[in-house]
Amino acid sequence: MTKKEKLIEKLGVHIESKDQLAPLAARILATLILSGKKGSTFESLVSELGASKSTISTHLTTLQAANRITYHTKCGDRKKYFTLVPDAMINSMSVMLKNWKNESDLHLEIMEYKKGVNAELPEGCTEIFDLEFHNDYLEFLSQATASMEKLQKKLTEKHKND
Amino acid sequence: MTKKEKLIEKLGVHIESKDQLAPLAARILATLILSGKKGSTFESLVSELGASKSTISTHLTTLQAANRITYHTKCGDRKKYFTLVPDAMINSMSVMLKNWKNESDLHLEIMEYKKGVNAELPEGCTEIFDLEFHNDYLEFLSQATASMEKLQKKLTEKHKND
DNA sequence: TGATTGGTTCGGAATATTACGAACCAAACG
DNA sequence: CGTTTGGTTCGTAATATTCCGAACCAATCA
Repeated sequence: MTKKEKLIEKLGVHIESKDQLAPLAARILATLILSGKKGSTFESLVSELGASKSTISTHLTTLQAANRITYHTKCGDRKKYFTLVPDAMINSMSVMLKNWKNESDLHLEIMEYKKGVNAELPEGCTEIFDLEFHNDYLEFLSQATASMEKLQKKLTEKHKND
Repeated sequence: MTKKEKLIEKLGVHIESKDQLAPLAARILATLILSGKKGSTFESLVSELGASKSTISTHLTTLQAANRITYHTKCGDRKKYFTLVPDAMINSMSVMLKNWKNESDLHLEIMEYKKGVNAELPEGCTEIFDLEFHNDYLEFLSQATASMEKLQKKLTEKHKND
């Protein structure tokens, strides 16, 4: 196993669980990350990943449909050169942000629910729910979100000037 | 569908994808979140979630094995009252931190690899890789990590005084 | 025009996941 | 002791995931 292959494997495992993708789809993304702007051809993916043409083909189409990869061509060359979409990182940050937003909303809803239950408890009865940590966690989420939005903005600016 | 059932469903979906759990395992956690310190019994989980005894039983054991839930008993009562482990949130933050650490390491490794490839390129050739954004992202990860560690510490302190 | 290149499509096969029911068991109850 | 309560175990059905091979197709080459 070459250095590159090992790194693809590690990256693949990570992407697979982070993005909930099929093993081979994740390996394709990992490969494209490591092949940069020049991209990888269909053929090279087949041989590098040791998978069948059909498998690579279907994963390539679904990854394109999911707006994670694209391709360019060279004149006098019928091959497609696949690369990550240029705003891959920015997109992935968007989904992180969406998840955090969702999580915040859930915490708020849970707090509402818990407050309602606590309120209906008979006097003197110990409360069933501890609400404080929700506020702490919401505070964290808002910090993390701010930090991520800042970075996203920075990258977007940079990206416009390409 | 009651308010509670709807919330369990929403929470369940979220937990399922966030923690990569089986649907019913996630619903169990969601239910326990909403039942607080008093907990839920085996029986109530079976009826509330509309699942079979066997399914609930196996998921309860795996969730205990994964250190996500525990139970307490009341004297003169053979039933087990299941609850989230008291440090559930702190634990989940630990796994987030571990993931971010892993991600940082991967970015560093990728940068090393890319630098190596760029260096071997013939003079005057445009570089294949853009390295700058890795640094930006690493910066973000370190901020997010700091923020999370701070919160974790805060909750740990609070938790010791219970 | 026939063969080669660069892929796509379709019908499974292999495997993994998820939940179920029936049978079982141990403790307590009467 | 027999029965009820509170659960566990095991075999398996239903379904989903993941990948493969064979057949196919369209563009280019010789």
